[in-house]
Amino acid sequence: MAAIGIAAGMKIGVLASRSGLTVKTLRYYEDLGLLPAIGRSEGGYRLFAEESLRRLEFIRRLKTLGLSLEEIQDCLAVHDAGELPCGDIEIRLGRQIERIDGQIKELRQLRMELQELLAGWQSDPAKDGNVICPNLQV
Amino acid sequence: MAAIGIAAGMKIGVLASRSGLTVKTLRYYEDLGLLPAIGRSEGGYRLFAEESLRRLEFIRRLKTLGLSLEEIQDCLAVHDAGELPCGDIEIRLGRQIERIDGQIKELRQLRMELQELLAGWQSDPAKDGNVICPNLQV
DNA sequence: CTTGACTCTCCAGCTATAAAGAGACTCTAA
DNA sequence: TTAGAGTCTCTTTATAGCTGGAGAGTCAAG
Repeated sequence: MAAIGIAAGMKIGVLASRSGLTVKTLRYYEDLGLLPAIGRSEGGYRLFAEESLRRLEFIRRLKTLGLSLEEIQDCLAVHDAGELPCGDIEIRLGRQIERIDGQIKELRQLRMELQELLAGWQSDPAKDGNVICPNLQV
Repeated sequence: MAAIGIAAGMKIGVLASRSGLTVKTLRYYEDLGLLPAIGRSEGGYRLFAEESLRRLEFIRRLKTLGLSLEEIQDCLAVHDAGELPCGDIEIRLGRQIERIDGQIKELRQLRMELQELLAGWQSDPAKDGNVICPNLQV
């Protein structure tokens, strides 16, 4: 019985305002298993530890970097198993770069196709009865 | 009663195999109003005109170029009103290029952030009890 | 004791584009 | 006449990440 003033746990609204997320989102994360509560109050209210804030910061950061909640959960599982997740995260972020490169490549190809198409565009071509828009013919 | 052998309309399976789309997709398009049937057979089967093939080609092409079905429907509405949709389509494709540019820009920024982060990555840093992954600290 | 803020669970919906399946009906060829 | 292929409508599912509401229970202040 040493410390005085150690909170038994935050209620969800407090965690929401401290983290900047909505109550709904926090419940959603808890349902997914991303954000375990330390328990429930007598009345059934979720109680969260201070550590939840760091966890949410971690989630937010990886989400910003484009990882899915599922991937983030996998990272957290490594952490929760007591291991440093850094190596795991590094690999995932590397894959994320590859995904991004693939997307950029696709977008660039599409952009080029669009631009070439528009380069030869005739906004008012002769009406061809069979074709909806003659410019689109390949 | 001049012509002989003019088909009264294709059934959906024929249109599916000729267009390369699935029956499900064609029904979906018809429900959306993208692909009007010319009517129904006595037994209630959808009947499609030859023109449906051109319409589907048009849809397929604009979808490939990244327009949504809703935008495509707007283009088709212009066509169905008896006007040439080319000018309309040109504008939409121009906007599509802008959208793509925006996406590419976002992806490049994200890629840069990821790469900078990984450049200084330590896969096995000293364990900091408070932080899940020290590399992610901003 | 009351009031109002907070929280609970459960259910529905949103974006877009279909796919999957159930149960019934139709059509065609042998 | 019958088998089997095709088609019908209607409902549900999928993805991802939430958001909103209903109706009921909890809690702290006055």
